Amino acid sequence: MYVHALKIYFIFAKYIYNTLFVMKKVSIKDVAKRAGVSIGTVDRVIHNRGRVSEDTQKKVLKICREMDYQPNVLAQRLASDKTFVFATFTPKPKRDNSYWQTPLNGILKAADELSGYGVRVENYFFDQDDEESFRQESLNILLNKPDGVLMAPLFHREAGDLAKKLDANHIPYVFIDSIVEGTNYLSYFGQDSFRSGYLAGRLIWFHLKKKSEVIIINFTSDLENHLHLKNREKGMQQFLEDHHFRGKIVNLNIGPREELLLTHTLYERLHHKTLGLFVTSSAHKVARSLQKIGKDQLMFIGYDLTPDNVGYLNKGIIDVLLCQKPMAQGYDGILALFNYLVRKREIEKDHSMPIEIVVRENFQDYSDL
Amino acid sequence: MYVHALKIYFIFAKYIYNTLFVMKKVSIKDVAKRAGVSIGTVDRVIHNRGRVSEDTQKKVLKICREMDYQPNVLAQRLASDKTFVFATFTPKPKRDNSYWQTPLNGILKAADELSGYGVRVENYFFDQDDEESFRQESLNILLNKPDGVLMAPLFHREAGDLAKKLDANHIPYVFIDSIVEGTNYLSYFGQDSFRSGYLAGRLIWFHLKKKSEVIIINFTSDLENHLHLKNREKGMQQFLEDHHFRGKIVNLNIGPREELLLTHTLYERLHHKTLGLFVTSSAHKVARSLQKIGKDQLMFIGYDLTPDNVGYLNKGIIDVLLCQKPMAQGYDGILALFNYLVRKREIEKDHSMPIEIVVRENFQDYSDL
DNA sequence: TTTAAGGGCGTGTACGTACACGCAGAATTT
DNA sequence: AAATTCTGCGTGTACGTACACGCCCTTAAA
Repeated sequence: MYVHALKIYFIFAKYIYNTLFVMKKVSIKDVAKRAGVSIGTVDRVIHNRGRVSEDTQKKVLKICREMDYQPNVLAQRLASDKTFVFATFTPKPKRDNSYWQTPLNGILKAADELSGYGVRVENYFFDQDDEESFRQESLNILLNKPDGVLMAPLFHREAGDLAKKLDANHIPYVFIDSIVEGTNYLSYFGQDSFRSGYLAGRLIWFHLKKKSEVIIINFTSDLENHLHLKNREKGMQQFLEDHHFRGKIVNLNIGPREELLLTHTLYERLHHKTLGLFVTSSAHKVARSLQKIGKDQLMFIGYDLTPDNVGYLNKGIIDVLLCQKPMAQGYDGILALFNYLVRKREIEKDHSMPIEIVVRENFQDYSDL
Repeated sequence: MYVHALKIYFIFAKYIYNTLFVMKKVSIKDVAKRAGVSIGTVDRVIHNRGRVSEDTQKKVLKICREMDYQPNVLAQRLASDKTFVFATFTPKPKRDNSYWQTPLNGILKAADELSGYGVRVENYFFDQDDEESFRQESLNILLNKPDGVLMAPLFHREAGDLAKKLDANHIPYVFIDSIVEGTNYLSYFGQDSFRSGYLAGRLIWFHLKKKSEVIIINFTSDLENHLHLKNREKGMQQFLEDHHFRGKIVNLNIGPREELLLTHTLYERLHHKTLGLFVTSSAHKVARSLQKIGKDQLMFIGYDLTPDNVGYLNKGIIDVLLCQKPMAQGYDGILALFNYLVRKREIEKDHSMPIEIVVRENFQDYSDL
């Protein structure tokens, strides 16, 4: 009752004074005073550190609720000399495939922002062509006992093993890029591949005519992304089916060997009825070939704002690039750990990042995302 | 020299231990010790509160730089009982035009997040049809002497006056939505109307044929957005010109009176060659009419994710909505004030928000932006 | 010479929390 | 009955900063 009346009163007061009214935050001291105990006792109750009689405990908790006590994060971080350590585990960015530089940039940005709040971020890397390197570094991470982990679980089996060990150590972990099913992850920030393919369908649909042809290209050598790529393709096909596309859909699966003949293959396949081209990864490779052949009525949709891709977007070879905020995946992932561990906030579990549609006229907006 | 060596050492140490090495933050106390003075003196130097000899001042500053002293925000906020007060000044959201609810949501979100850091946000509103209400509330804002202001300067003259008075009181202010030229604003978060129109051109271009027709609709009653709307139209026209569009461009300026006859007008104007429709505001009104007439080969591009618009996007009447993150405008604006005033960080001046391309397949991603 | 007015500086307390310590009294063991 | 352990609690200090206060010493004014 009392609480309720109090809250109503505050709201009313706020209203009258146009939110000018200052609601002084209740501190642990206020709670102690009203409960007739010392600060230390309240602290013990709040942290469940025992050595408090049941009666007192109940009374203190009740008063905490009544007064709507909210711990002061600043003072908490200041008082506890504990530095929170977050480990990140992502593929080492390569020069020729700098995709993974972007999530890393987001991670570094978050690390910088949180450095003032007693948080340190340690970056661990693995080689995306080498599962053994994943296993190796997993051990290092566990040895250093971080308070939380953010990882891109490209190798699902190995990542699952790591997840289990983290669970055993009660270390929460966040996934970016993709999810390992059956794990007890804290939160996920990543892409919804099927939906992005479906969306690509919508875009290509603007351009298609009833009796035209669409080519879908899959690089089958891109094994670690295999599921993503397959789902993108499926999404596109589903859209065309849902919208009763009567033209032709050509699926090209390009293996490592076929890659050398890409220009030739394209040259043979393209004709005047080909109005759509959808490439589920490494669009720049296709763009390079296409540049030689020439491109006229074709609408070309690819993925990710890598420098190569953006170059071809600018030249008008690629028309649309889809991306799911790789930088934000890293940034938001770290912030989720912070909010959960440090600020003790609840975290939503699944975050499929917005699917960004990027054309030549707005790519600058995303150049640092 | 010393510093340099120290830094290198740290970097080296970090490298060796895989960033495990803990760099203890230097505090005011460390600086004091090394300078051979007391904490109080260092504090006076840092805050320019005088009563320090010139020699000491120089020495302390030098050592601050050498040791790379960074004040601890937590301790700062904790120690100073000062509550920072930010005022926001935006149009009161109406039921039939809830656009302004969105930036407000961003503001409220930021306010919530910062409430733990000794920041309070007061929301002031004006009636977007009534310049007098802007003037009135301006006075209230000034009376309450906030530490910083965020405003949407729909009435440029009145906003300019307010800006001048804020300057006189040394209160920094952030603009969202649009800029009042000639003012000394801290930062701007908003749209680039011309560029968004140009981008709309690109999208419609995917669909156009050489000899088709594009209709551009402007609601001239939307006075407070007049400049935005005009620039959007210009952007579209520029794109079509740059790409040698040979079809026809029809400009319809709909005043308050013509609005009643909208369905009729559209019915007369639309024919089988009309492939593009670009509406610079209030797309839902056009969509309502279009729904009655029926829509076939038409590509319809509008602005902003208002519930009305989204409804028509879902029905397939509107094909694309462009928006420039109204929620982020509010959120980022408040955070800019925080970073500038509380964390004393440098702020970038102009932030034209990313232009988001929203279709039926990704509108959920933006429903809370 | 005495008094006043400053300049230049150190000290102390406060902010809200965490946690070690220690002190009673009760409960248990010897 | 004495010694030990345990329970329940209060006290004190630390975290890094802000700021009021006051002390000493110089310089100027009376």
